[in-house]
Amino acid sequence: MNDTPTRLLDAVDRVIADHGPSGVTLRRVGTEAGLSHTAAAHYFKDKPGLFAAYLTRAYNQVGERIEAAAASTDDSYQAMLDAAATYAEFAIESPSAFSVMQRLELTHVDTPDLWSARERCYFGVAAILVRQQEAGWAAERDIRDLIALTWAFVHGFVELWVSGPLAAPYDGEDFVATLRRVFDDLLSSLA
Amino acid sequence: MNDTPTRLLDAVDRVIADHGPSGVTLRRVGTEAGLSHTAAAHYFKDKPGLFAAYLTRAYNQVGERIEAAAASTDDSYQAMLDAAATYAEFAIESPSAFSVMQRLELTHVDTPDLWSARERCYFGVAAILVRQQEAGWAAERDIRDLIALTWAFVHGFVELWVSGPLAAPYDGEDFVATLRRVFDDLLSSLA
DNA sequence: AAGTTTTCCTTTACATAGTAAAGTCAACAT
DNA sequence: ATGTTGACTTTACTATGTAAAGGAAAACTT
Repeated sequence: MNDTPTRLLDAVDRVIADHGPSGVTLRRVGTEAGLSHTAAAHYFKDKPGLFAAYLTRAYNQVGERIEAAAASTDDSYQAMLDAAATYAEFAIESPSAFSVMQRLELTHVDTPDLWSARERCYFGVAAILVRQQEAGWAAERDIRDLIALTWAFVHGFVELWVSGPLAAPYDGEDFVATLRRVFDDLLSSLA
Repeated sequence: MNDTPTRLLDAVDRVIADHGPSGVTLRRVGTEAGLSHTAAAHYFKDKPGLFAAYLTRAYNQVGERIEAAAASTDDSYQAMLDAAATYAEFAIESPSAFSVMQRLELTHVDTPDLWSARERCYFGVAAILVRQQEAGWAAERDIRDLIALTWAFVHGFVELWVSGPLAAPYDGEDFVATLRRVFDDLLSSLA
């Protein structure tokens, strides 16, 4: 069996780690994987195709972790917090992948695999919220609003913390712990 | 006086509109501005420098609009909603600029002008929240948490709506109106 | 007024990047 | 033996970022 595509995607990880997201080059990826400078294009058609495959894998990893957070406890309120923490941890642990997630223009967005990997994350979050609401929490709210509120907040918090001035006022405080605390505040206000 | 830099930044706008953010080329920008293919590099040093200048202008525009929203009413609760709507409207009206805002890696992030333009937005938002809290709203909350909650939500909502599956469940509904409504829900839950 | 500097851009030159197209070469099928 | 497919590589071409030097005209100096 042929594991060359996987090796190429792993090479992308290393290239981003070494040269940043903009330093990703089909040629460099090929060389890093011990192949020719066109190998990546051969498998993924072109550069956006390579990024699409890379991102699909990343979204599936996030989706998997969200699902794991959901499955690990019966307390769906805790599951919400865990899912948020999971997302934040992913951003810290896999900055390469996370940085490319903010750059969908680099990819072929309409790739079905990529689309469904992103939906997997969406449905993972949605499932936890539905379960929590069925347990009586925030019963009068539109579930779409609950999803929008929580997801937008978590995503925005992580992105602004990593890239911007949001972190500064919390001088020195731990990122994941702060997110957990503020998100907990938000959730208890919504109930 | 020399307005060539401004003309170059305007050219960036048109190039993004015609060819997308990834279609921005120093050469194209030069040509679009009626100059040589190195003119943009001459004024802004290199491509990241060009983007930094472009982004600085964009952040200042947003900051200005936030400040205008704050100044237009004595009701600081309304000002919060207006500021959020303003941000969403900017994302819709200036998709070129908004799309580059998500891509700080393309720029020299450490440019002081860019940094202070971003802070201008931050302080604009913070000022409204401080005012509202001084009027007795959410008095027991940490102001930093209020800023984080509102800003992260608004930013995340806009970004996810524009780029992702958040819009789908609200099939056909108006973007700014939906944001306003959900944000209003959030704010009243926080009080 | 003549020379000098400065400002504002252009020309030239080159290394790197994406990518199309054709080639190689081994495994396999018929 | 003879295709045929799969898995890449080689070659070749065009676009792009960017360094370096040039040049023309305005501004300034004496």
